[in-house]
Amino acid sequence: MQPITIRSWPQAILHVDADAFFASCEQVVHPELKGKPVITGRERGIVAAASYEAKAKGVKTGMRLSEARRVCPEAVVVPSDYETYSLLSLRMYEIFRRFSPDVEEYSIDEAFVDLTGLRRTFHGPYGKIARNIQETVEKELGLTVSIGVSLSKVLAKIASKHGKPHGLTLIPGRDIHRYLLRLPIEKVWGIGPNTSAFLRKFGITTALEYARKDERFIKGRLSKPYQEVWHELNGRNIYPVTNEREDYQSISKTRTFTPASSLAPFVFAQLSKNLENACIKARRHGLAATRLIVFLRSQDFRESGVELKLNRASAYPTELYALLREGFQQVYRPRTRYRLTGVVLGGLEPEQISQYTLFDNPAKIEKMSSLYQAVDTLSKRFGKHTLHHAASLPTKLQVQHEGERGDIPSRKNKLFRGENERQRLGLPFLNHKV
DNA sequence: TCTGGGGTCCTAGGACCC
DNA sequence: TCTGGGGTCCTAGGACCC
Repeated sequence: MQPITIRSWPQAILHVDADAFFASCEQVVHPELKGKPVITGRERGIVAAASYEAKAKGVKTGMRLSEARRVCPEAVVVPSDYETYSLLSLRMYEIFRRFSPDVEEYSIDEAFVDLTGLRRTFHGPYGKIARNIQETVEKELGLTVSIGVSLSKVLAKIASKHGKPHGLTLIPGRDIHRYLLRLPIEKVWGIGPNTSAFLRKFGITTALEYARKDERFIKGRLSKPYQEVWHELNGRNIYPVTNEREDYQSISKTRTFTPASSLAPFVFAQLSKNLENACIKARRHGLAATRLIVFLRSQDFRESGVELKLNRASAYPTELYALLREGFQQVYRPRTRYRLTGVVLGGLEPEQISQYTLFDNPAKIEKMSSLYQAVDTLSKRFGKHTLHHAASLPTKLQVQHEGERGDIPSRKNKLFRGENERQRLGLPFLNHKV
């Protein structure tokens, strides 16, 4: 078979993927869980992450907890603790940045690092640098990661997945075809079920068949993202490793509730809570929205939504309620049972540059901003959702037994266990109890 | 994979302008 | 009022990702 021809290392892109990240974090912070099957996601009722011990017993991500407990009765099930995961994630990124300034924070547990040109600096081949990164993370944080190095992001992703867990896979140009040969097309990053089904109609079922397809076909029948993936599979680096710190294009909050409800005040209260939470996040990042999307999902998974424009950027619920209500009235249909509400803050811009319009009352706006500063301070000290807008209260009526509950009792356990480990890792203590 | 929550980017087509 | 050509901006919706 013909290899895909490429100069050996025109660029070296590294992809790191932490192994069973959430579950591993739990094992790091609670060493007594090491070697045991651990499942996170207790608050949601489905498996958010499973340790390899649990996976070995057949536990899968997304599985219902009831089923997970059936296949693995000895599993320790804990609620997700995003604060801790985020802190460990920060520590991990800090390590990556010791090796290269070009680090992309792809997600909480995945990163791309551009190693191009660093062999001299580290006195060794790319594989050795990768190994060094892997060992450093393990030694300092007690987490294992899988690493892939290749010529492009898409190939680096394929490489890191190849050796999971704790893998280290290099795919130089001359070996690309070996890794693509048996890789189903839908496993390629960026190619989902829809495109796979389309490609299948043309007899393309593997990544290699796709990579080998002639350019005329690719350009003629597929849109830009798929053309880019095609180049990347052929070892041509299209996607840059971007340093950009997180600046959100949008912030959304959704909530699913069971049983579904057709009660207008209840459904609206859910939305109102979504809005409050989204605004808290926006303010935390110093952002204000210029658009508001309101949407509902009915029991049969049909979605309806509207996008509304703000005449001035804002991240304050009280300013947005009128709009929220307007949106709600546009999408809500009586006697329809809804299972999910959602809000998206879009058109985000930095808070400061929001201009007053002609009709705004600056004094009122100032007041609002100091009110919400107080709200944010309280939330920070006592946990989110300490204060609510009155419109959000009806959520308590029906679903008090749902989601909300997990936070406090579970937090209590964490206060007493694992603090030594937290200290060793330099993680701050968890919030005080309310 | 029967459905949790949070994101990004691209494209087609309409509105509007010259 | 119709016809032609061309540009920009915006929006809805699709597809995909972790």
